[in-house]
Amino acid sequence: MHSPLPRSFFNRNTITVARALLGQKLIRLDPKTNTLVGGLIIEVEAYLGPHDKAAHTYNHHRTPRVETMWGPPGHAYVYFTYGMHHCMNVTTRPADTPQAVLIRALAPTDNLSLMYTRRKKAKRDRDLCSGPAKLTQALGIDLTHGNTDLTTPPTPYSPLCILQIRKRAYPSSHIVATPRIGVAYAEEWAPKPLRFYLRHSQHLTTP
DNA sequence: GTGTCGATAATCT
DNA sequence: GATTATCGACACG
Repeated sequence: MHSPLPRSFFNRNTITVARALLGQKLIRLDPKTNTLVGGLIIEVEAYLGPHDKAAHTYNHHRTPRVETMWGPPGHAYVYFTYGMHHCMNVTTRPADTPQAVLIRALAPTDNLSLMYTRRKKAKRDRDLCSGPAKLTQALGIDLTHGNTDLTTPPTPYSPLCILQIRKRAYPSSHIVATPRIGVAYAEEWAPKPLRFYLRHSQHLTTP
């Protein structure tokens, strides 16, 4: 049916990748039930590397936590923050060009019942994946998934994957660009329009 | 619907 | 010891 997006998809300009990810599907193979969980990517943010004051690799920052961002494209960069949340990015561009796209929201499509068991507080479908830490919780993604190759079909040892749903990116008229969320500290980089979402989606971080 | 605030621990200084 | 690419609870109306 659908195939994983190839490495070449991710080895491009990060803004191009961010926009082209909208409408593609992030899935995880759940080890306990051996079923797929996931949804369509509807909101993302681009992080542009050593010059981007909001990026974890700003000023060529390179520590064990961000090592994945320095590696090859098409891998999952997962980080832990605020003492309780995980967020997932997709690496872009070649090794040593440490850029990535943060996945901020999904329109859940596969295995909503499993998502509800993981997201105890969720009352309705739009509570499941409408935020970067909500979707990792819904899919059961944590630090053990760091550096997973996203270009291979899901297996127990590489359970994350992004499937190609669309051949081409949505036309610009379908995509809204705004400043990124939660990066007010980033000075002149804070207002840059590097957050992208699908217009009219019902599953965004803030409606 | 909007706004404020506290939780909580990996990571780095 | 400080910081954090967030969330949910609660207040308000």
